[in-house]
Amino acid sequence: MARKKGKLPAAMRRDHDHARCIEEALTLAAELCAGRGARLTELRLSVLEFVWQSHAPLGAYAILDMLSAEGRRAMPPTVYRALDFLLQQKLIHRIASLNAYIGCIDPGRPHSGQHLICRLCGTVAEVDEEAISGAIAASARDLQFSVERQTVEVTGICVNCVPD
Amino acid sequence: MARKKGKLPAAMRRDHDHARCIEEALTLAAELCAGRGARLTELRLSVLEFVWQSHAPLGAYAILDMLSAEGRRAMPPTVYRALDFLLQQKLIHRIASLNAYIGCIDPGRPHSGQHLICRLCGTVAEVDEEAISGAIAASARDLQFSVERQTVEVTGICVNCVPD
DNA sequence: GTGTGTATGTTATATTATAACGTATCAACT
DNA sequence: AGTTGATACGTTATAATATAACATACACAC
Repeated sequence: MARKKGKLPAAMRRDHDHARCIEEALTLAAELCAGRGARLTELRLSVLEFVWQSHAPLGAYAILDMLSAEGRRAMPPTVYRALDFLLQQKLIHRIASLNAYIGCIDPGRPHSGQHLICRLCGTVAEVDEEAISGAIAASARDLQFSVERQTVEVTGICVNCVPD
Repeated sequence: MARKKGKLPAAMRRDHDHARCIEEALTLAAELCAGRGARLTELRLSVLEFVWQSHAPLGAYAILDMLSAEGRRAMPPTVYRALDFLLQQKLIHRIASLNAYIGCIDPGRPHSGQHLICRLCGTVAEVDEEAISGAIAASARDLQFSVERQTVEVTGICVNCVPD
């Protein structure tokens, strides 16, 4: 299912109801983990919630600061372990070009998402275009290369940040 | 110009003449820099040569060690500055998912390459498939997103490392 | 050969991430 | 409920990657 043409993803609509994004993401995460027998602990849930506080990716040390601000004593391994769990459960993605982490918009379905990163506002929109992943798969096939993971990070300026 | 179908890029042919890869890359780099009035100094050339010693990307601190081994006193900023220059001149690419650097196979032509990274042997093959970059451009257009840079890093197993 | 801009040297530190080991918590079973 | 085995978390230390800030050297134009 591709996003309907002409309709922007929530991340790129400044007027979207972000509280709903957060709520849906957390609810779905809880359901998925329960179904998989994975333990979405309080710590892991907190980290996921922090990551979802905006559509801009968050660094591990920013998360660490947020945990500290909440009064929780935390050190780097605590955060990285929580992030590893969330990555394994496909609840978040790592944005390699930023060394930062962002919520996955569709964790229930296996997919190889592509990320559009606005250089100005920091917003990252995840899309899943079969045309892109298919073109990559086809190219790899030509080279007899067996694909395990696709990282597609597109940097530029989003529609909200384009000068008029 | 797309690579002819069925023909693997040099990086993925273990029998290719790598001395020729190096020589061609260094010669072309010298020509391009001369044409642009950019100073390809001894240090920068050394770093480019190190990067080209194989088709696996090289980390900044590995380069630092190689410079030290050559007797040149070097500290991190020296290496990073040389890498920045080579990136600006588009003579190398940074592989974000590995924090490492690799020679660009076609620095003379503007392009947004895609990289296939073998998880086993570390080899990275650069391809430039219009089908991939075009699909990304089309998707971005839909979202009114102005693309400045495409990072496509595909991790998997190359043909030489696939178990028979 | 002098001056100006570019490149490099040098010291220090920031940022991101992991290793190793100890303690606490959970949940399954008796 | 108590025991046990596994998983999660706490803690200390350090590794790996990258940059800031300022000093010195070099190259080229005049």
